[in-house]
Amino acid sequence: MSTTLQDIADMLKLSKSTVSRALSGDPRVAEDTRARVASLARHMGYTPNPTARALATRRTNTIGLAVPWAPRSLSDPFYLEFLGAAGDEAMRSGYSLFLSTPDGDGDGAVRAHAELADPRRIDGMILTEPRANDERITLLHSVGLPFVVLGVVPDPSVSWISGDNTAGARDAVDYLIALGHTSIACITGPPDQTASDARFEGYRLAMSSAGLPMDRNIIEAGDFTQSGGYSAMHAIIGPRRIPSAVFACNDVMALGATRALREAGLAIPADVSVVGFDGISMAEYVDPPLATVKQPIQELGRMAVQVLIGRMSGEGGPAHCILPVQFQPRDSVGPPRLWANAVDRR
Amino acid sequence: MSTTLQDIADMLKLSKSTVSRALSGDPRVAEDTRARVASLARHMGYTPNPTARALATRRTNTIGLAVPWAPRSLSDPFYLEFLGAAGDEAMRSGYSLFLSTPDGDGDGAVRAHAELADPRRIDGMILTEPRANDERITLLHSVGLPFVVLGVVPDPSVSWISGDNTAGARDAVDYLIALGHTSIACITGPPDQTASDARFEGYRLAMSSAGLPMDRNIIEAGDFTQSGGYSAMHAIIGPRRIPSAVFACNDVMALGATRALREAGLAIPADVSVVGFDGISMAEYVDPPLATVKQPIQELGRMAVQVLIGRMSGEGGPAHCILPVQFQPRDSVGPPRLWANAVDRR
DNA sequence: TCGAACGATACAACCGGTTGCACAAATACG
DNA sequence: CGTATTTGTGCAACCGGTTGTATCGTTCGA
Repeated sequence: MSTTLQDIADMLKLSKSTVSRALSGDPRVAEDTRARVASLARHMGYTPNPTARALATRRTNTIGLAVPWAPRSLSDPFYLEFLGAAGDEAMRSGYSLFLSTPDGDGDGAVRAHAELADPRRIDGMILTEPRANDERITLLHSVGLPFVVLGVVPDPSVSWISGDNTAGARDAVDYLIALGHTSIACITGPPDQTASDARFEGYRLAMSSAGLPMDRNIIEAGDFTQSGGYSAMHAIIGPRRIPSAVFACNDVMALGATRALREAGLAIPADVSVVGFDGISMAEYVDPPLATVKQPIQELGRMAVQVLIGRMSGEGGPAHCILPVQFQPRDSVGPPRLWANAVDRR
Repeated sequence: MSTTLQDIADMLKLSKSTVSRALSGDPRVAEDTRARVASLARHMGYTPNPTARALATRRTNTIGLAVPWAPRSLSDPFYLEFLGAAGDEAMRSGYSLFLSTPDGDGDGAVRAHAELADPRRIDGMILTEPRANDERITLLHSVGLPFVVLGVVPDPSVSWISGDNTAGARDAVDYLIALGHTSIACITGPPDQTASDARFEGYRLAMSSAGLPMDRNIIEAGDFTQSGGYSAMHAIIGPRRIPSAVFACNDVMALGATRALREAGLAIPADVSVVGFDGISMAEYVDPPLATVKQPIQELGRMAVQVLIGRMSGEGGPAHCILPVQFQPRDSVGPPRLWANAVDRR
């Protein structure tokens, strides 16, 4: 058994309340007493029992992080990096990170969250992959648990944090357009996911500002997984026209799309340019290196924790943070084959 | 506030001890009473306070999972998949997963673990990336906290679980040899990491069984990261002979090596074949698809939790589990350029 | 019919902290 | 010098469960 307040109190012939106050820096205890307590506590290697403290204070010093288990997160390095940074920051701030990977997408997920979002278990929660009308958010609101969402949420009373999806996507597509591309495919994420929607919006803005038509034949929904990107790309180049460039709403889908293109005998970037989104470190190492919109993933993780801690302390209103992202051109993009043609058309 | 035992007791004019016993299925409470308690508990949506229970029972129902923060884990999808499966299995078994990402490699890591490995906080721990004489293991032993290691540990009193590193590596290298390769480079992990050592041993066995010499010039230590694989490959093909194949001790290093080879103007697999280890899902989507030794990553995660739960319940001795792995040939491997030559030499 | 055995429940201590309040001793004040 | 105030500490309740033991009323056997 580890040492307790009572142990220290006994040795110094004090009461445990005094010891507790001494250690917490209560001004009512004498300086001399505090010093003796502190010294003995150090010598005996005293650390407070987190459970007992949690029971008494009703604060667990634990943050819940909900990462959807299937199907995306399994394959997306984005989450690992986010999670690592969040865990690091949480620990630095004296919090534990309680990881939950609720199964399923619909009702199952909501039910799972109902169990997890227990104020007796965690002080606050980080929610990922918000959907358009996310019942999990309603749930968290009704439970009264502080939370932060990774991704934009329309409800102004909700704190959220996100990379600048629309601007990033727009920059990427603008770049393609500047190179002369006019037929640019888009592989989106699941339709009701806000990150996907915002990135698609960036694509739409870039296209329309350039006066380019939106061609439904080369816009296809993926699911943020490699295989989803692969299938979507296949669907596009199957019966339809082959675009000269593809913007995928995340990196792993871009990799899936790349594979589909290769299998169709198309060279990258000679025949088709490919751009992703996220900036996972892997993107730099594939062939050809994948152009992508770099998100400050670790900063997102750290900031999510910081914002959450702010919310938990009850200070101020909800925070809405959009972190800048940066388009990173790499060898997966190049000018379209019919360069002269495209220039003429402008 | 949520409902407590006392609330239920008051409504039914019982004592909270009786309510507690009724809910825990103690045979001493009357069937009728049990039914009334159960019904009311359901109606009031009672769930026990995990903290209070933890304090009373001295079991937190929480498992700690230590994933080293830097530099590897950040970029290796292997860990995400492992972690997801472990989390899922833990939740299924009624445990929470407490994620810790201790900083640093040496003393820092040990000190960090000393804080984390607190029996008052977690019931058991999953340790990853064991080293040859890992002080963290000594520490866990001395604290008396049940734990399971992901990776082989020589100490027979330690429970561990691992993919069959040596056999997997050997299969992969055997395959290369069967294709006619004789000059096979190896990029290892950090020298004292058991997984790396075991994979290198598989390489060694395959080479020596085939009567091939071990050429120190084409054996280089990496650090299990992409950039490590990249640098190691550069170091090999710099002033030295260019091998006809490379076995990298994990997938992300294989990707880094691939990039270095490309930059040197070498084609894969025409000039150099590349094989990785782990079987991350990304490997299938790069160009060319990366041959790799597939580990049952999710099963490793699930089993780590199961074995740990077994250890925590105190039943039986330490478990040592080696899960089979499978070499998966893909387009990143092919026969060596000088095929006829190699055949002659056999 | 009486004491023993038994079944069902209540009481109370305990886990290890936090915290409101009481109380004693020391100091201030008039 | 007596009273009011400050200062430092202890007592005890509380957080919400678990669990050893006491107590109650009933039923049983002799």
